[in-house]
Amino acid sequence: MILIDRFSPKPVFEQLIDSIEQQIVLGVYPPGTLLPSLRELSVTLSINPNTVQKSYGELTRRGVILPSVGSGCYVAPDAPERIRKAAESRLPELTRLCADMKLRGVPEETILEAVRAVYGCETVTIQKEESDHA
Amino acid sequence: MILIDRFSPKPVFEQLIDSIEQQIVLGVYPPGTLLPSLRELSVTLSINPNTVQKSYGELTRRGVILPSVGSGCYVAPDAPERIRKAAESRLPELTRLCADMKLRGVPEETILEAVRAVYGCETVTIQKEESDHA
Amino acid sequence: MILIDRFSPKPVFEQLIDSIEQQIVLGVYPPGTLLPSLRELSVTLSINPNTVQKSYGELTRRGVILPSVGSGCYVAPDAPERIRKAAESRLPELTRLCADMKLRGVPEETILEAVRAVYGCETVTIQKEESDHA
Amino acid sequence: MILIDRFSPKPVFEQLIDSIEQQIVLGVYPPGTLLPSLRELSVTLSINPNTVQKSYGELTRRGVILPSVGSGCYVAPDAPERIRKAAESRLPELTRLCADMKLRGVPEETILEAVRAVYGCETVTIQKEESDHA
DNA sequence: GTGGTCTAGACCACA
DNA sequence: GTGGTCTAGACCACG
Repeated sequence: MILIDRFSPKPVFEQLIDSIEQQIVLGVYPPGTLLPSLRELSVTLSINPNTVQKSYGELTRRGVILPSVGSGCYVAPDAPERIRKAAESRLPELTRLCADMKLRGVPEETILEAVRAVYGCETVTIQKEESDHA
Repeated sequence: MILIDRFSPKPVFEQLIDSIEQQIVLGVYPPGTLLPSLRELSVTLSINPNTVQKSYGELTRRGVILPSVGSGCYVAPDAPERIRKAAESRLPELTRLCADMKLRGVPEETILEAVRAVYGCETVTIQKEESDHA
Repeated sequence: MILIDRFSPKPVFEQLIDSIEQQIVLGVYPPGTLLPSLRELSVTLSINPNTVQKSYGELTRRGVILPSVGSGCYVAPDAPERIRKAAESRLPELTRLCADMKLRGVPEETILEAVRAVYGCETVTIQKEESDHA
Repeated sequence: MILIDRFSPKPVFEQLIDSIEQQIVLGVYPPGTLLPSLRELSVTLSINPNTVQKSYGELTRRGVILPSVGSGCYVAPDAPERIRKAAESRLPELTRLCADMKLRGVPEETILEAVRAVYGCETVTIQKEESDHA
């Protein structure tokens, strides 16, 4: 299920990108899956079709999804790998946040601890690989 | 020293807030200090007085500085604590970001390394990293 | 209906905040309502868009309205409660004022009468009393 | 003892007026008393002499104090009465505050209760009249 | 179209 | 001189 918060500081089109990538990584949309159509998504999420188009366009540019004229978009075979690379490009975002906290006197260990806590707890990481031991 | 990067994606008024809070945390502007006046800052930084006013207004709202019409703005007695606490309250933000990256397959060490890099380098370098020149 | 008195000693942006919060409390703008856009309000009230923005910004900070770039500002679900609580937190202000007047020999009944006058008359009359035309 | 808060939203010269009137009403400065000189007050309170002058000027205008060229200002014989009248002229201030609270949904009884509480408790109301039963 | 930021220049009361 | 408010007009990314 995809949820959009129109009042989030994060733009809707970015939220949609994140959500779709998340569904792919979680295995809900495994490679080869046909994604919902523009109109379907815009209706179910109550957002502007142009916004969905913007998200699909960016996902296409990243090679995460493959548009097929007339029949929608499909999840690329190497989507998980491309998603990981895209995620690493978000490091500057994290760097900026940490810099903000550092200059305000937050100790390094506080942040490292928070990061380790995230990676420490085994959350729902049902990778596609885990379920394709065929 | 306060520096503004006009090409940073971060709004000027936020950069100014960051700089002033950093000077306070570093002890360059200890509690009780009289800050530069709106007009003085606007001239030395070559930005509009209204922009400085916006920053000062936000700092006032946060209880970091105390304005006194006719005599100037002073650093609040408990400014450093307020700044640090406000920064620590942003930890969930960082946690969410890390969770997103973990889910997408970014290894823990990549993130820890980025954090250490932020804390390892000197302030001037941080200033550079804050600006993407996107 | 929102009215601005250019000759009131109260700043325009505060008058606008008052008016909007009142409309929310009165139920004219129930939670979820889409507020007039910045430009629309600035035109109908003949005030500068920046001034409206300042009011909207403050209401956003108070959690009374939720802005969504590209679609407008909406009244928050818990707006009425937030507004009332914020107002009640100003009681000490009133207490101090009354203590001052008591100390100077102003009889209790004079004050009670003034309060009853405020609550006795209709909203329109309150609008008039708010402006001193000093 | 007179205390000035330079960070109060209330202007310093008004605080000084209030404080002096309070000292008079409390009997610390009974009618006929020679008030501290401009310079003395400006030094002990660490405020600008012009500000003290402004306060003294307003008190003179109200007839609360009587300037005597070359020898300072004296508390007027009918000072308490004039102070009471001046206090009543502050009713619009109270009216505005109540109007603000009313339009935000604060019930009338909440305010009346607060007022009665102020007048109910017997605070330090050592009127001059009480100590001149000579 | 929307909210948000920035500049330029003006005016006010206060110290 | 100070902080604070307001106007006018411009630009940006988002929907």
